[in-house]
Amino acid sequence: MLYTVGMRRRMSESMDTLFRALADATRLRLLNLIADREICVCYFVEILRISQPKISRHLAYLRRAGLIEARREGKWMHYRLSMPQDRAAANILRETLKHLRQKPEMRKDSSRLSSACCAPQKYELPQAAPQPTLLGPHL
Amino acid sequence: MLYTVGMRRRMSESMDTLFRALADATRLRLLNLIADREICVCYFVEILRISQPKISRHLAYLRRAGLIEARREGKWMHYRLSMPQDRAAANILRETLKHLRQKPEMRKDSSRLSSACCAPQKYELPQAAPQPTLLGPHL
DNA sequence: TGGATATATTTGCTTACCCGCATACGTCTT
DNA sequence: AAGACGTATGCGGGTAAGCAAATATATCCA
Repeated sequence: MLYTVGMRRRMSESMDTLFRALADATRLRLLNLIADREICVCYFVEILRISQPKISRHLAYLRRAGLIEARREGKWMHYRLSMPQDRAAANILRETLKHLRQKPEMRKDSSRLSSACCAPQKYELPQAAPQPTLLGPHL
Repeated sequence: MLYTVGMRRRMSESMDTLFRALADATRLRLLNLIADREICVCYFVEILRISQPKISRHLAYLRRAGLIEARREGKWMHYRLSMPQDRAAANILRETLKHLRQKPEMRKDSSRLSSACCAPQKYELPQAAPQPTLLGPHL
């Protein structure tokens, strides 16, 4: 297989690309929530209490960085984690997610999400918002 | 011990501070070279073939982020790694350094440095530039 | 004291983000 | 076709950070 210039660039730049994607508190919160599930945008907005355009922007950023993927289903966009090809980047992302899970602020987000899944009435989610689906842990 | 607001902020922001510091190719090259030695600025300039002001600025950045420390000895400034207090940040930094060491570009830098230490005549180092001193590995 | 050397900082400019607000797009319903 | 709804993007403004070039600081030596 031939490598294009673009691919070589992407490969050797994978580390700083990864780190730039991780260098924002909002994106870390998003990654923590998305870590082991497929979930749609409306949950992020309600759980993190952050404006929809802002959520959308950061999701787009993460997507460009190759850390997440999206799937459309009717009106809903479902996002899920996408492990980088680069082994080093993948390991660092896993390590990061592991540490995030231990941080109190992140645990708070996570349990708010659990709560919203069990008792959606208590949250301002769209009616018929599709439940997040758990995926195998990316560890 | 009481935590001040500032400290709590610093603690919970330690992750994105770390990531911002790592989100630059030049700084990653510097960290790779500095990983297990104390070394002075002139080596960075000659080994990486990057301008002295640029090297200095990135070292200052890493210092502000708490990833390196400096020591003056006459005209020479010696830099060495400084593991972050935050456990998560420290682990991620260690993991990063481990992976950097495997990247071809980084290995190239490292071997250029070894070569410069063995055969300084072949490089444009200041006369009497102090040899880098190896420290225990930070793994 | 004055010059040479190693390193740091200022200056001026450019690009990359971050944000809020408004608006556009895509899909479903009626 | 027309809303309604979930999501994405354009715009304008602010701040951080990148760079090169020039200059300042600190130390040593003569």
